[in-house]
Amino acid sequence: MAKVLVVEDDIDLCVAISDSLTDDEHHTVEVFHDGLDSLSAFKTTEYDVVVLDWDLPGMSGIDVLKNFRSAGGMTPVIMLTGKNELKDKELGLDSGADDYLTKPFHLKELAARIRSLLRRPPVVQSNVLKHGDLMLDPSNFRITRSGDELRLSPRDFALLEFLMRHPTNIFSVEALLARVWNYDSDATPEGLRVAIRRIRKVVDTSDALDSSIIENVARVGYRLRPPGKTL
Amino acid sequence: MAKVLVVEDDIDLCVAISDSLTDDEHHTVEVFHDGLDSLSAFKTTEYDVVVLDWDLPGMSGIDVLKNFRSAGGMTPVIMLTGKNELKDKELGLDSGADDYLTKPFHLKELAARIRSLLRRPPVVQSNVLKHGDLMLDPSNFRITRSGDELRLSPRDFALLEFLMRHPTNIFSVEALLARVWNYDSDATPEGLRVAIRRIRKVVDTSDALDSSIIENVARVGYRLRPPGKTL
DNA sequence: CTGTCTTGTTATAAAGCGGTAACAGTTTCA
DNA sequence: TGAAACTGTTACCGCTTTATAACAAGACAG
Repeated sequence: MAKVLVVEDDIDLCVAISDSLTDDEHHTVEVFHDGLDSLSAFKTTEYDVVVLDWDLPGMSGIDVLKNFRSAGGMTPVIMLTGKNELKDKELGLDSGADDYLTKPFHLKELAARIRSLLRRPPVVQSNVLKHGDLMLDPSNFRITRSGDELRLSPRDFALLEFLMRHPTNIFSVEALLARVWNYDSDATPEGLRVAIRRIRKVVDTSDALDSSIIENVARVGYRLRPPGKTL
Repeated sequence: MAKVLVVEDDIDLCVAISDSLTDDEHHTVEVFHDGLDSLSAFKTTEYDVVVLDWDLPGMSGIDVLKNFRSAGGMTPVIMLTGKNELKDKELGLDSGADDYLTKPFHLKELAARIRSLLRRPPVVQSNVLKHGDLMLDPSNFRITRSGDELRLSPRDFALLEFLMRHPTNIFSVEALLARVWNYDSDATPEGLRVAIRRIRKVVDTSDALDSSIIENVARVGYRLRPPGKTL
């Protein structure tokens, strides 16, 4: 039950693969026949596995793969090819393919190799922001302090995230409204103050303002208080 | 420059592999000729990659592998065998092998496949996805909690499986529709909500939303709730 | 063809985000 | 000193999102 991209110019083989993966393995299959076409799908859509033919019109599979990998793509890829020569296999694997299947092959073997790749846990390259014992994971919308999760609403989260991305800078109210509220016309300083209030309520361990995670610099703006520092 | 275990009873082949990996690839190679002997080394020593022959005296490679995997071993394993039949390949891969190489093979191809395995992040080899006391077996379409089977329809199953494959990530409604539903279908957020509702009805032990297996973050999306955590 | 299972729609209720308004305390500076 | 601006806090509410139940249209097997 995974989302699979198949890039293969042989229509008959395409249909066979697609049917096998759909009916027997219950995967969702998307098909391209042209290397160049596939590259955009490759980059815009998240697949769980990609089955990529070596010989393709438009752009060769190996170039598609190289291009994708150099752009940071991490999706597991199985190369599919008629070439059985050593150099090709090496080249394929070294170009970032995760597996390699030589034509002709059994559909069941392809299915088994896909299962094998699906077992790999997804690579989570989390760029977690840390501030003292506080950890904020922007992509997973998670804030934790020593394992315990704290909850903030999206806007409050965005505000705290912004401050944590620029831990030393001081931002005026206008700057914060502009950058966190994204130039929303009806963003007001009151809204910001209330948002800060909510963040403090959740994140602060003490209710003393002068040890709050968000520090106010009189008449200048707000910034993150350096960890462990009380005014 | 990795630590490689080679288990192979053909002495000549052993030497060839060992020399190739040592001289050309600069790996550290350790060799066993007996399945039973290798199992202890397997379990006591941390290797980066294991090259494991299928036919071995003492204990067959496949049994060594199964034993190792069921004990929680995660080291990448390349199975080596003369058998070229489909059933064997499936069995090998489904028993937890990460790759499969048929004799005769080029030493350079083995080296390339080892390089490929070394590139990928540590693997957890298991067909079943676990989440707390819940186990989901994608290939057998089964969900169980402490032995008792739970029943979900295919689509609901696919949704839960997807979430369990990405247990930490949060997904927007659109992302889930794109990845679990056929993207060209006219899937609607309502359908997704109802599917989630059905999953919760079956899987949750309590009907309190804040301890449901599927957690909603308002205006952000859905994710799996870490086991044993209530908001 | 008929009952069952799947999968979605619709209607309605509930929850919670995100903000406004009001006001109190504090600082700045003429 | 006193007004004005700045900041913190609370209460409250409109609106979007989410939950839930009831129901209906297909799909599918017997």
